[in-house]
Amino acid sequence: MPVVPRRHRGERRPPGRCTRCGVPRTTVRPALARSARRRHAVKQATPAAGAPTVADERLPSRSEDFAEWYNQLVLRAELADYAPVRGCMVVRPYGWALWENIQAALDRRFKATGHVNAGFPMFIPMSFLEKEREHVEGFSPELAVVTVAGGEELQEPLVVRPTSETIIGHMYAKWIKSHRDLPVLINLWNSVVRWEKRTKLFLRTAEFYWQEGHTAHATAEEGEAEARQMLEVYADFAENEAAVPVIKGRKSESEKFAGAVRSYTIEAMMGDTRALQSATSHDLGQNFARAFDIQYLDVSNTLQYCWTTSWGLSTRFVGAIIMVHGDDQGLVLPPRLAPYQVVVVPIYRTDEERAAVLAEVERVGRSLRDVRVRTDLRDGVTPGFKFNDWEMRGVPLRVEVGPRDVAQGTVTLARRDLPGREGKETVPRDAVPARVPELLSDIHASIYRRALRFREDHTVQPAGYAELAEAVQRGFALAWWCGDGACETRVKDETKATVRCIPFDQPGGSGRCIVCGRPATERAIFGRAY
RNA sequence: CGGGGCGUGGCGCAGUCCGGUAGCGCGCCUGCUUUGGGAGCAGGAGGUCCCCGGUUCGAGUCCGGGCGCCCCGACCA
Repeated sequence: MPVVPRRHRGERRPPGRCTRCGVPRTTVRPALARSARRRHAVKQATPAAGAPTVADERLPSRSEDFAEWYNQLVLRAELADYAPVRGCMVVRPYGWALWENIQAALDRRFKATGHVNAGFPMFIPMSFLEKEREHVEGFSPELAVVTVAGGEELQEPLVVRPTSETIIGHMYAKWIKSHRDLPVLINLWNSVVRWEKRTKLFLRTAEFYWQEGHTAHATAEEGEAEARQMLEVYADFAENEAAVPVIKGRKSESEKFAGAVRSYTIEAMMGDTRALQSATSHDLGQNFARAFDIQYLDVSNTLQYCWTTSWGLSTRFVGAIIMVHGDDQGLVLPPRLAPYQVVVVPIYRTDEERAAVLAEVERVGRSLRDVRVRTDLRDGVTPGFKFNDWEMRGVPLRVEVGPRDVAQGTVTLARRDLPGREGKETVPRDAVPARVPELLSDIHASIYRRALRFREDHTVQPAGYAELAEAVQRGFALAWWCGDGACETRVKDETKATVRCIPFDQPGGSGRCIVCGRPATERAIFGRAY
């Protein structure tokens, strides 16, 4: 069923054409809004009691209003909804199914690299946060704190975890005594709370779901290797499961995690050319080990501080999938993560047709053993409605079975990434079990290529500062950077773009900083970010 | 935190200026006809008009106070 998009009262209308008179909407200044409405009423002759508002069947187009396109899509595809608590979201079953597939793909990889899962409490003593200076400074503005429990004022306030480094540190200090205890490789699947000022479904909510890996090692090299390894795991996941091309790199000092020695990131370009940090991995050095006394005796019986890491990927990644692949029809889900990879839509008029078609639909469903298939048997909505409905929800492949197909012993396949006729083909019924996996694989490759091409088409290597300032308004700029925070700040203040990362993949050589002209040895990606 | 806007059936809104039976569209329910790209007709259900107080014979509408939400700017996975 088409869900009427929820738009809050007073929220700015998306631009487009007026549903009453067809006049293009502009962003009407509040003071003018009322008189504009009156003008329409006059034109409309007799809008007795309120002019009708046509239900928005189509999304706002991405090019017209990307932010509104995103908001409505999340709601109408039933991925999530607004919770009654400010800034919080409810992840609906369809969105959660997508998240579960993300979890499964990552968890497999974590296990394969020797990690185990555990559960840690959501409450952390306030004093723990204060043990690492940078850490508390980074998080204190956005902490949710519990001061009363069981009807009594707590002697020490409890922080709702914004991340678990501190309580992990406390426990690791208890558990680790010897080099024989190392490494410790633990991952947590949980939710954390950061009281953000401005929130947006999936991208930035007060509470979000994620995984956080926490490891402890005997040497700096091992810790660093772990942080780098997990970044590779994320990149592999992003590209091979989600078909999201990413740039692997190091964060600048200012963008670094609070308490880390070095932070790594995978950055992806969204459909509006803005960057999204899609996962991060941190080499924490000995910062947390010193703050929490995580020490071990090495082979020569000397007490040493451990080297720790942490790394995470959150439900924000769902936002990345939406914004990288989605189009004006709705979601385009990567086949390997899609809750339903195939939707079967029966088409019939008469009862006899219905019986024959449903028998065939049943057979098709059974023939696709290792594919996640959903059969849409809803009565009372037309096939056309179902087509649009499942396109909104991003199902990669649609199987249409109608009387013509039954007569010919065929089915019609329609791929989500190629709209209209172009994506349709009719195949013999017996070819379906072989053809469907092929198509799913093709779709993955095709949406990956499209996203990569888009990023490349919107990435420039500016020759000078003016060109950089121009370039970051329309995408990424890859430019020499001296590494000085002052240069970074200037770019941010003047263009709103930040250093997204210093890519691992460097062209080599050396040059002059795009901002100050001093010698530079690395190039950085500049861009506007979410 | 600053600036702006808005609270009226599930959703989108009209009604507020000028107080007098609470309305429209969509959605929902039932029935019939439909169904290869967002179906049609008929009937029906559904509302403490954000909250509290005041003015008034009478408040969705006027006055005072509160709460909430959204959008735009400074901080963040």
